[in-house]
This record gives sequence, structure tokens and C-alpha cells, in this order.
Amino acid sequence: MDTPDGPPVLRIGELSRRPGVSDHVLRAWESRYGLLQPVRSAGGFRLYSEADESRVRRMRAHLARGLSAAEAARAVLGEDSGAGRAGPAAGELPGALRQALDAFDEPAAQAVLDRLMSDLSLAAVLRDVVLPYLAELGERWERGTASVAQEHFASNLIRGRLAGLARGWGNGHGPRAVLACPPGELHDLALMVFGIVLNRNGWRIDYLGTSTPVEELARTVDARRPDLVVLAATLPETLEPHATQLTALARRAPLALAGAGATAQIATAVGARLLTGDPVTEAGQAGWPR
Amino acid sequence: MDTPDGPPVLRIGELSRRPGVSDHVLRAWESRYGLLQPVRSAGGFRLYSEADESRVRRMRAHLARGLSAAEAARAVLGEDSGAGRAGPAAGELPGALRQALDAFDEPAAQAVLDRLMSDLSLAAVLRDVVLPYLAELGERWERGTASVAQEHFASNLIRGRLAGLARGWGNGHGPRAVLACPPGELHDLALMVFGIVLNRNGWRIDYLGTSTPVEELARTVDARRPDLVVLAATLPETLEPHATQLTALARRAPLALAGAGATAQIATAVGARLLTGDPVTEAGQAGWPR
Amino acid sequence: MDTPDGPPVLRIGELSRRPGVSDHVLRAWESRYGLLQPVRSAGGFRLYSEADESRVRRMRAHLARGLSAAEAARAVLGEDSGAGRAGPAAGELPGALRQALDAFDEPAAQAVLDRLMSDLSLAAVLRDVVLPYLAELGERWERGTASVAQEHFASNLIRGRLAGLARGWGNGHGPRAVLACPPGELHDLALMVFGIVLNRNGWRIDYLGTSTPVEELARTVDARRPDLVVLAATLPETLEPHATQLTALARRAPLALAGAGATAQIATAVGARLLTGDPVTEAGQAGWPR
DNA sequence: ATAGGTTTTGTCAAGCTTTTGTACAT
DNA sequence: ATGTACAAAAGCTTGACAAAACCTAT
Repeated sequence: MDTPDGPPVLRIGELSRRPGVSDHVLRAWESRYGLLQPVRSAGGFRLYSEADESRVRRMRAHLARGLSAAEAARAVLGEDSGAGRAGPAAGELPGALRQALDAFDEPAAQAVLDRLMSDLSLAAVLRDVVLPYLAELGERWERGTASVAQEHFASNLIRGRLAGLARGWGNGHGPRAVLACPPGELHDLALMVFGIVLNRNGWRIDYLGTSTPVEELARTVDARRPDLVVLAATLPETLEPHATQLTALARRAPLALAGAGATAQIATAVGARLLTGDPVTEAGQAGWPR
Repeated sequence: MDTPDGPPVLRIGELSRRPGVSDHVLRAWESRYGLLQPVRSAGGFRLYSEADESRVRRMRAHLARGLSAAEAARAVLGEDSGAGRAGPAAGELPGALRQALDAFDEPAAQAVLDRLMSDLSLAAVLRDVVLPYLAELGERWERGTASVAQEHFASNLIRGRLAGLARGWGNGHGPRAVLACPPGELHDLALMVFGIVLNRNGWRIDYLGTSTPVEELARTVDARRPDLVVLAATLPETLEPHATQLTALARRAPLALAGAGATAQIATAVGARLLTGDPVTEAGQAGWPR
Repeated sequence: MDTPDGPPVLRIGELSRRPGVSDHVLRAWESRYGLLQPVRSAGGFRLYSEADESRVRRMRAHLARGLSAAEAARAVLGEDSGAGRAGPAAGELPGALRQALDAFDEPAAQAVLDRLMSDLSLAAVLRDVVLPYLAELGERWERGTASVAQEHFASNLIRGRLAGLARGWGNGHGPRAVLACPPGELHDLALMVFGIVLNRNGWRIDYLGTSTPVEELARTVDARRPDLVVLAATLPETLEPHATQLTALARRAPLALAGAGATAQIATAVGARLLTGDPVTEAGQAGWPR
């Protein structure tokens, strides 16, 4: 992996303060081991890049491990010569997305998504890349393999893209769908995906999002008279307490339950349709009797 | 196109008293900048219309913004000749936004925001329209005047716009800020606004969002070495339990607390800076010793 | 490339107060690093724009990161010329697009479009930026002010973006529209815009494009049985020869004529609806009896 | 680590001009 | 009401200075 690099703009004082290494030492490491090769300003000042900062930090890490200064410098320079690549090939894009998101690398993640969106159809990107990634992220999160920060970073970024795709989805002349999650349910990204694909298929979306009280949902249904209501939940426990109200609701508008929390049992109990497939496929078939 | 206009009936004394500008000044503005062109009575008195009063008020507004008298006058006259467009007038846009959002009218709300964004600066839209609306929404929600559905609809729509503006904010070469809300805090829209303005001022943003565990935040800070960390909370109770950890954090990176939940007490206790102003203003001044 | 900008109206005192930088320093940054290039008032006072304010703030952000003043200024100026972030204020983006396209600067033009698409809604970008630009380009082209190469470059680039937005517009469940230009008509970008907005409003689009023989159109109409047929022409002469066939067509499907070549005379003669507004607005209202 | 020289950059001063609210005389 | 005058506030330019940060060499 190659060291990310900005333009050389840091003076020695700053490069000394940041990792906590004296400027004398920095100059010594430069002259003795060639650890750094700063550019010079017009007046002769040394100018370092962020990659140099990384080199200093790694130098210190090696020293702490017990290497001699000469060995540590050699190790750092050895790490640097490892190759960098152009961009990922088409087939590796999903993997590249995962990698970029895991590394908190927003520009890279956005670039991968841009590339995907121009190579594939929207539905394909959502179905084959975004949703699988979200599912995997959820699993890793449950197993404790993914950190909260990773989970936040990735879902914020994805939410941002989805919000862009959702823009204006309440507009138009098609049939109307109301989308919501039951109280306590905080995951709504898959529901957004469902809404986006539904909208691209000519539907208007009224989106209530996470943790919507059932009374509120009922009120909205009465006000908007939608052609479809979709409730998405990841756990059955978030749906079960509202079975009675949902039964009533299902009589006033076509109701569908989706997500891992939507069991056949609950669906038949309340008289709702069960959506078992992935959101993209289900949205592609929505609204039609089966 | 001209400003809607009543008959010219106000004498200079009245036009002086109403907006609180001396008659001397009114005459000076007339002769020096041609701001007003009053009709004359039979006896030679100046007679002003309501449009003139509006001009005077706008003149004063520009002066308050820091323009010179000459430039302010030019701006006012420019506004008058600038074409009138369809839709609500500039001043009514904030009201129009509220109305559209309350009515679940997405197209209208998006149109108002579009109009605002092309009429005003981004900072002005966020500071003077979006944030006040969010505050008002929060209040109505606490008082039970706003329904959950309304609150969801409005914040989803606004979040969508903010996400668009946030695109790529981790990119670039500027100083780096890590933004997060403490565990339990679910409102992060104002924090997003802060991040967007900060980014427009040259900063890179790492955004962790709502309900971030403090250990996670600490880990991110160690990994990213930001130049600023901002924690936003609406209730003091969400910050207090983590005082010890925050104190440690504040020693490793410049820490700032923001939001209604950030009290002077907590801030001094943990050794953090307190951000009391609105997010837009604070972001405009960030990064510097005060 | 320079940042296009709001009017320069701020004097140095105000530009000093807002971000909290002394006037002395502002002048020093101007003379030493060329950070600002204020216009001068008649009397010689410096007049700054809002973009200048942003430059000052970004300068300060870089300083906070530890850059020297010289490097910080260079970074700010680099950001300005490098496309994208913190670039032109929302209101000035259309000008920036024109400039980029006229200069054959594809990356810059794409960046401006990206920025526009994330700041504004799709409809707003198409209606307020893309279509006006195309109209202006057409005029300049007629007056001989624009070169053929310019016209080709700009319309190819825009066509590419529109093609991306048009992706998948024939799919879905909504009403169906057939879009075409009559034989001899080569300008179809506005028609594409119409189709894109129509699609976002829930319609499916069958796009025949430029110079479609009327028999071909008729055959398509019979095969697809659309809910709307739109013919767009810039000159009446391209429509007139086909009046008879169009009259027949209008009896089999709702027909609308659009573009500067669609006169009321022709429309009534063939029994078609006349679309006089801009494509975006018309598409927003399409399909409904008026 | 110290010493002695250089570069960078914020600040200040002096002397003059422009801008603008207010005052005075007609 | 008009026109002229005036003075405080805000700006402009040139030039200089000194503290901080950096350089090389010992």
C-alpha cells in the first residue's frame, strides 16, 4: 500500500510538534539515514508532506519496538517502496467499496460508488452492492467485528447517497406508498432503498422513517390514502406489540411487512402481505397482486 | 420591475420617524446616492411612498451588514430593478418552507430550498432558515404541537439536503475535525450544519454522527489525529456520565462541546471549549484561540 | 481559473471584523501572497466579495493546521483553481458552468455540474442552469459569437450528463410517453430534459430523438399506445409539412407540440396541445387536463 | 545542545485621502 | 428646502521593526 500524500507544506516546527520529535532529531534522521527528503522553500526552509509525518510516526514505532535508529529508518523506507495501484478493476468494485468504507476513506468510497453508478443500473448497484454491504456490516456489528465508528461512518455515507437518490420521491402522479419502521426500529436504510426503487418504478413515496408510532402511521394512512403501506423491522419484537392496531390498519390500506423481523406468522395474523425478497426485487414487483 | 407601491403621501418627518433615520440623512441619501426620488407637494415638500420606506429599511439592513453607504444604496437600487420572479418573495421564503414542510409537500419544500440556495449564501440559508426551522420544530414537538409524522418528514427532507451538501467533506487538504454526538443523543442535524460550514471554510470532516460511544470516539481521535473534536448534545445528561473519559480525550486533541446540553460547567470540568453560538457562526470562527 | 463571485461590496473593516483578522494582516496577505484581489471603489477603497471572506477563513484554517502563511495562501489559491469544493457560491455556479464550457474545460464543467446537482434539485438544475445555457448557446451560435467547436463540446458534454439521467427511463409502471423531433430537427436536448423530468414524475419514456420520420412515429404510437406523444421543433417549417399525418396521429393518442417551432396555429390545426412553458415546468404539469 | 546568521510575518507609524453623518447659513 | 461646510471615522501607501521560527556549523 502506498502512503497517501499531500503537497509538501509543513515546516519543521509543525512536523516536530505533531508526533513529538525534536527538530534536531528530524534533521539528524534526514542527514544520517535519509529518512526524509523535504523540499525547500524559496528562503531555504524545509517543507514536509503528510507522508513525511507518517514516516516519522512509523520510525518512532520501530524505535519503541527496540530497533536501532538505523534499522528503524531502513524499515520505514522499506515499507514505503511497496507498490501503489491505479484504481480497482470493475469486478473488484464491491470489494473496493468495503475497503474504502472500512478505512474511513470517503473520497475513495464516493469514487467507487460513482463508478458503480455509471457502470451499472441503479437497481443493480443497490441490490448487488449496497444491500449486501449493509447486511455484512450488520453482521460484523453484531459479532463485534466492526467498530461503532465504522458502522456510523459507512451508514452515514450511504445514507447521504440514498438521500440524493430519494430527492423528489414524493413528487409525481403515480400510486402512493407510505413507508415506515415500527417504534424502536432504528435501521431504515434498506427501507430507503425500497422506496427509491419503488419511486423509479413510478410510485410516490411518503417516508416516515425510523421509529414511527403506530398511531402516527395510522393517521398518515388516513390522511394520504396510500395504495401501499410498508413496515420494515429487523426484529419480530418490534412488530408484535402492535398486532391489533396493525390488523386494523391492514383493513384500511394494503399493508406489507418487510425485513428480518417480518415473520409469516405476524403477517398472516394481521392480514398483511409478507415481503421476503430483497428490497430491490420486491419494489420491482410491488403493487401487483401475486 | 418596480417595488409594489402605494400613493406617495408620507412627509419626511414621518419617513424619518418610522424606520428611525434622521431627516438629514434621508436628504443626504437622496442627493448623494439617488436612493429616494420623492414627489413634491404643491409647496415643495417631499412626499414619499411605502416603497420608499422599504428602501430605507433595506438600506439600513445593508448598513448593518457592514456595507458602506454608497454600496448599500447601490444594492437597494439593484434589488429594485432586479426582476420579480414567480413564487413567494424573498422575505417570505422561510415562512413558505415551514408551510410546505408542515403540509408534507415535498416538491414545494424542495423548490423553496432551491430558491433560497440560489438567492442567498449557503451560510445564510443554514443559519437564518434551516436552523431556526429545526429549533422551532423541536419546540413544537416537545409541546406536542407537531406530529411525529411531521417531524419525521421534515427532518428526513432536510437531512437529505444536508447530505448532499456534505458530499466529499472528508476530502481535501485542510485541518481535520471529528464530529460526533454522545451516546443517547439522536439529533445530529445541527452538527451536520456545523460540519458543512466548517468544510466550506477549508476543513476536512470525519463524521461519526448520533450516539457514538466515547471509547469509539477516543479510538477515532487517536487514529485520525484531528485538529478539532466537536461533541454536540441537546441534554446535559448525555454528556455528564462520560466526564472522566472526555477529560482524557481533551488532553489528546482540542475538544469543543456544543448544543443546548453543553453547559459551561461540563466544559470547564473536562477542559473543553464551549461553543455557545449558532453552528454556522461558530464554524466560521473555528480553529482559533479566543 | 478564478472564482466567480457575488458583488464586491465589503470594505476592509468589515472583512476584518467578520472572521477576526486585522486589516493590517489582510493588506499584508494581499501584497505578499496575492491572497485577495479586491476591486477598488471610486475613491480607492478596497471592496471585497463573500468569496474573499471564504478565502480569509480558509487561510486561517490552514494556519491553524500549522502551515506557514505563505504555504497557507498557496493552498487557498490552489483550492480555488482546483475544481470543486468551496468554489463558487451557489448563486454563481451557472456563470461558472458557462465559463468552463467556453474554455473547453471538461473537468471543471463536470465539477460544476456535480456541485449543482448536489446543492439543488434536479429540476432546478435543469430549468435554471442547463436550459438557459442551451438557449444562450443557441443564440450565440446564430449570431456567430460561438464557434462550432464550442457548440459541439458543450452539447456533447451536456448530452452525456442527460444520458446518465435518462438511464432506465423506459422502465416502471407509470403512464407512457413517446418523445420525438420531426424530420429535419436536430436539436433534442430540451426534449431529453423534458423526458427526464417526466420520468421523475412517474412516467415511462419511449425516446425516438432527432429527425424522426412521421411514419415511424405513427408506427411506434400504434405499437406502444402511449398516454402522451410530444413532438419538439425549433422551426415551424419542420412541422408544417406533416400537418395531415399529425392530425391523424392526434386522433389516436394525446399529442402535444413543444419548442419554438410549435405555434398555436399548427397546434390547433392538427388538434394537438401546445406546450409553451419551459420543459421542466411543462413536464411537471404534464398529463393533466388543463 | 549552542552559537550566530537568515527568513518569515504580524504589527505599527506617519502623512494623506475618502466617506458620511451632522450642522449652519441662506 | 437647499447648498455648503466640517469633522470624525475609516482607508490608503510606504517603510520599518522585532519576535518567532529556521538555517548551518561547531
